Amino acid sequence: MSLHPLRKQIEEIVKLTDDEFTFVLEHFHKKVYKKHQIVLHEGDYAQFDFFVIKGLMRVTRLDSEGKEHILQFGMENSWVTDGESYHHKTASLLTIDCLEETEVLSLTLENKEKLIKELQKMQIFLLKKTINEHIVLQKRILCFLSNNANDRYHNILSLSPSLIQRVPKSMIASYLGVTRETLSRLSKSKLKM
Amino acid sequence: MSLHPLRKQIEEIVKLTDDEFTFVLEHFHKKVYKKHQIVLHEGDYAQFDFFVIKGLMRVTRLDSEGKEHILQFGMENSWVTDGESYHHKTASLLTIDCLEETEVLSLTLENKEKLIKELQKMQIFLLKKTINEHIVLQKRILCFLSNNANDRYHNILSLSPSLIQRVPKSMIASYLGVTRETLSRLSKSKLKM
DNA sequence: TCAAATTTTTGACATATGTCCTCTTAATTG
DNA sequence: CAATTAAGAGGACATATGTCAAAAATTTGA
Repeated sequence: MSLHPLRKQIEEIVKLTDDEFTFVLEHFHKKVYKKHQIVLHEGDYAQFDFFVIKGLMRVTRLDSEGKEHILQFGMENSWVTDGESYHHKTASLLTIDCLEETEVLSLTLENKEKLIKELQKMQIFLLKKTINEHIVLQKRILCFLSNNANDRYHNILSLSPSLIQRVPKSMIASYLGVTRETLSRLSKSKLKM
Repeated sequence: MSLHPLRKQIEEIVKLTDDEFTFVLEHFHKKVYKKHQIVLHEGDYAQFDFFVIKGLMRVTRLDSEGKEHILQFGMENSWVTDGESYHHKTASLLTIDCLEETEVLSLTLENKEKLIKELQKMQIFLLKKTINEHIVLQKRILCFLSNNANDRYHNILSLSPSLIQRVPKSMIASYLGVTRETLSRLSKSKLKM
C-alpha cells in the first residue's frame, strides 16, 4: 500500500498519525489543470501554494525586453507558487503554467496559517522544507557564479535527468540563462571532453 | 531608548514581552571577531548561525579552478551561516570571514531548536524570516536570468548603496559573477545612459 | 608623511554567448 | 492522415565578457 505523496514528504521530517494526515489534507483542495493552462497570471495575486501530485508546472518571468525566463520547474512532489505574491499579497510578477496535464493540492494562505496554528508539527515541517528550498536556491546561485553555460547544463543533467526528458531543450536553456542556440552548441562541446 | 537590533527584527514579525526577549537572548552568545578573521573554514562544520550586530561578514566559495566567488555579504541585521552545513551537519563548502571588525550574536543549532520548542513565537519568526530570505534569493536568480552584468550592477547599486561604500569593487564584481575588469568597464557604459 | 601594498583602470586580444537566419525533423492537432 | 506548429541544428556575424599585462589611483601602516 503506497503512502500519499504529500504524507510521504511530510513524514520525511515529522511523523503523523492517520488522523493527523486526514486533518492536514482537509486544508487542501485537489485540482486538475490542463496542459498549457495558466494557473497564475502576471499581475494577479497568488492565491495558492501548489503541491504537485502528478504533472509538471513552470514558473516564468517576462523581462523588460519581453523575453521569458524560467525560474522554476515543478515536477511531482514539488511546491509551486510565487512566494512574494502569496505571502505578501502583492501583484505577481511571475506567471505559472502547466507543461503537462497537472494534478495538484492547492493551499490558500489562510488555510496554511490555520494549519500551522492547529498542528504544531506542520509548522516544523514547513520551516524545514523552506530551509531546504533555501539551500537549493543558494546552490543555484553558486552555479551561476562559478560555472559557464556548459557546466550549468551538465549540472542540471546530473541533478534532474528526468526533467530533460520531459521539457524541450529551449526551456532548459531558459532555466539556465542562455539562448537555445547556445545550449544546442554545448551538447557538442560536451562530447569533446 | 533604542531597541536591541535583534529584538527590532523579531518584532517586525511577532511581538515579544521584555521577559520573552531576555529569554531569547539567553540562547545566543555575543562574540567579536577581528577584521580578516575567518569564522568558518571550508571543510569544517558550521556550528553557528550568526546575527550581525555591527560589522560586515562575507560568505565565499572556491570553485574548481581556485577562483573565489562571493555568495553573500552580511551587514548589520543580517543572518549569516552555511545553511546546508549548519542544518545537515555536513562539511562546509563555504568560507565565512569578516571584512571589518564584526560583532555578532551566535546561535548553535541545539539552541535554535530548544528556542523554537520553548517559544512558539520564535518558530513563527524563523519561518517568516526564512520565507523572506527565500524571496530575496529568487530575485537574485531572476537577476542572473534576465540581466547582463551592467544591469545587475545597477540593481545592486540601488538595492544596497551602502554596501558599495564598504567593500572594494572587486568584491562587488565577485558577488555579481563578473571579473573586476568587466565591472570597471561597466561604470563607463553606465554614464552614457 | 612617505613608502609599500592594495585596488582600480586601461589596452590588446581571446573566448563565450547572443542574434538573426535558414533548413530539417519531430510533434501536435483538427 | 494531412496540415500546421514547434523543436533542434547550424552558419555567419555581433556583442559581451574573460584573460593577461601594465599603468594609475587609492589606501594602509610604519
